[in-house]
Formats: sequence, structure tokens, C-alpha cells
Amino acid sequence: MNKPAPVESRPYHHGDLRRALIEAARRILEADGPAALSLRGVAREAGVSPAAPYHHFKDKGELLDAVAHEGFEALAEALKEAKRDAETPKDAMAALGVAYVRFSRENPALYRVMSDCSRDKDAMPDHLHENEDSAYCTVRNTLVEAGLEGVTPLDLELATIAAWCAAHGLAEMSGFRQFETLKKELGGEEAFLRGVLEHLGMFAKVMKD
Amino acid sequence: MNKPAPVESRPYHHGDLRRALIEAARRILEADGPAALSLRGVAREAGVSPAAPYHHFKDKGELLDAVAHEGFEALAEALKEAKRDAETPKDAMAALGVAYVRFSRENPALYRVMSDCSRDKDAMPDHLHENEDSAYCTVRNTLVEAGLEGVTPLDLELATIAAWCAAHGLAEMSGFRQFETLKKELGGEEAFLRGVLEHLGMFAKVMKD
DNA sequence: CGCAAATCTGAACGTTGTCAAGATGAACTT
DNA sequence: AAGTTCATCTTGACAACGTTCAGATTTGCG
Repeated sequence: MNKPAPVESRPYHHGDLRRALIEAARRILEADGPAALSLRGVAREAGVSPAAPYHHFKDKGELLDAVAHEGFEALAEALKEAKRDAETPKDAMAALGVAYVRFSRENPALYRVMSDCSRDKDAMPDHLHENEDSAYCTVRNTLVEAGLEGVTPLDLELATIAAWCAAHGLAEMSGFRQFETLKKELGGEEAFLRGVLEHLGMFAKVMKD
Repeated sequence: MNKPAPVESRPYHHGDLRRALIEAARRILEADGPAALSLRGVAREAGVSPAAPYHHFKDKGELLDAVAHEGFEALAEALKEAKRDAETPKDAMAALGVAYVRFSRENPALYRVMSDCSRDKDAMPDHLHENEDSAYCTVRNTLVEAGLEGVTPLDLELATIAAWCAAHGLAEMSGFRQFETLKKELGGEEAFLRGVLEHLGMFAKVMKD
């Protein structure tokens, strides 16, 4: 008897329910937003009973973790792609910032799940931070390539964190209605994002002793 | 018959239930965190029936709005106080950033309600942005006093937004476990915060054309 | 004092997260 | 090939939640 799922383990009744649940969750998330995401709803969407997910996830939280995990992978991919497309290293840095925020604006529900997960665990996903081609390291490497070679490792680390914080802050705030007239004045969302990112320097310069 | 609440309207049965509910919510928030905050629980804590809050708030969301509103007022106060205590304008800028983050770390549950509210409405509270002694203007004014006089209004606006985004991003991320060793290396939370804020410049400088 | 409006209660409805007990099918052993 | 074992799924239940509605109660006003 043939098995539909060719890759590794498919030891199930359903085929691969774990996968199906995650995809159902993403579908609901995209269609109706994060507030509409219930475990029961996900089970319904996947065509199983409300208790079925508990054989694959300990918790509703664990399902969300899995969804967030995929989101972070997609984000890392988006960052790498943005870097590839950039012409100069300097431009790559701005492109990373814009790509980060754009990802959050194009997948608002997913990004929300991601950031809620991080807040709940008081940590960003380890794979984002640890291995060498992680998103975090992409940012750090780009900083170096764009002109921060001479700097101490500690400075580099702080600059990377600073960049990440700025991007995250901008991601959460760039949709605020208060900025809409300003965006029009600047001629679009992207110009606004680049403008804010570039003006981080003013704020920072002012603080230097 | 005398009324216990001397100020403005107290046309109630209970005294001032609206007030009592907000305070009950803050109590629960501080004691058990944002996940434990239910409307029924708030009513219980205030000693009324589960339906009573609906005569003062249309929604659970509106209760949270009210709580968030008070949070933003407290935040604005904390910022002004930090500015007062700073010796030089340059130092005031760093102090604002640190005070912002410190507020979020000292009132994590409240800050979370505040930022969830903003996200749900895709806007920051108007009073934070509009009137002249608002928190937003405090930041902008400090930027000017610290050396950004010659700059165009548009640049000033973008720099203010940049500062706010950075502070918010840092507020949400500074508690991450991944940074703990770095904090120790730097000799404490405050040094870490100042370090990150000051390194925003590196990130920004790298992006300049 | 009497009346209308504001305020609170009690009970109910639908939904959610979660769990325990049982049914069902697949995989492994012999 | 048969039987056993284990993972998977369902059924049914529980408590808690947000919300609503009809009715009781109190307040303030004329």
C-alpha cells in the first residue's frame, strides 16, 4: 500500500495531522486575524475533533509556537533575500530594515503570533540567534560588511541588538494612523520606513557624551 | 446623605464602580499577569456581578482601554520626571530612553495591555501625540534642546518617531534571556540599555548614502 | 411623593481550553 | 497470518469566559 506523504515519518491515522493543524491555523490567521484563532476552530478547519490536537501539541500555546517558528523561518528567508537583492553593503543594511518591517506589514497576523510567542517566553527563538546563517547573524554580518569592521565585538553585538530593536519597534508602530499624513508627505510607505530608520542616527548622536 | 467620592459625577449605587473596576483590573494585572485578567474576575474582585461592568464599559476591550489610558499617563509622567532629573539636555535624551524602558520593565503587565491596545486600534493614544506637553512632545522638545535646532521640521518628526520606535522595540526585547550574559558583562541592566541606545547610531550611520 | 432613568443582579446562551475514557486503526512480534 | 501493543482520534464532559436580557433596586428630578 502506498503512502501519500513521502518524507520521513508519517506514522499516523490522518496522514500528517500536525502539519495539517499548523496549516489550518495559518489559514485562519490570514483570513480572520489572530483574535479569531481558537484551538477548536483549527481542529474544525482541519476536520478533526476538538481533542485531536492534544496528541500533537501539549497546549494551544505549543501550536502557536509551531506557527511562530515557521513565521520566523519565513522572516529569515525574507531578510536573506533582501540582502541578496541589495547592490551595495550600505544599501543592504537599509534593505534589511525595510524587509523586516515589510514582512510584518504583509503578514500582520503571523507577525503578531510571533511576537506574542517571544513575549510569553521572554526570549527570541534560539535558532534565530544561534547558528551561523541565522537572521540575527545576517544582520550582524551585514553591519560588518557595510563598514563596521574596526569595531570591538561588544560594540558590534550592541549595534546588532540596536538594529533589531529599531526594526521591531518600527514594525509594531509603522501602521499607526498618526503617521499616515507623514507617509503621504514622503511619498509612500517605503520612503517613510527608510526615513525613520535613517533618522535613528539623529537620536543616537544626540545622546553621545 | 453624604457621598464618599467627592469629585464630579458619582451618580451610582456603588459609589464609583467605574473607578473601582479599573483599580481592580490593575490589581489583578499586577498580581497575576495579563493572561489572568478576565472581565468576570475584575467584577468579582470589585464585588459586583459579572454583568455589572457592562453599564460602564461597552466591552472588555473598553475596560482595557481605560486601564491602558492610565498606563500611558503614568508613562508620560515617568518621562517628564526623568527629564527633570537629568543634568544636561544630552543626558536627558538618554534618560528618556532608559526611563521608557524601565517603565515597561517595572510594569510589564500594564505595559503589555498598553501595547496590545495600541496594536488593536492601530494607533497610539491621541493624548500621547497631540497636546503640547504630551509624552511625544517631551521627546521632540528634548531632541531640539539637545542639539537638533537647525534641522527641518520633517527631520525632527522622523527623528522623534525613530526614537520612540527604538524605545518601544527595546522595551519589548530587553527582557529576553539571550541578553542576560551581555548585561552581566556590561555591569547591569541600565548599562545595557544605554549601550544599545547609543549604538543605534552605528546602525544608522551604516545606512547613510 | 411619584416617576423615570440609571444602576445592579440572576440566569442563561454560546464558545473556549482541557481532560479522561473509550473506540479505532496501524505497526510489530512471533 | 494472527494477536498484541501503541499511537491516534472521538465522544462526552467540565469549568471558565464574554455577553445579553429581563427584572429588581436605587437614585435623582419634578
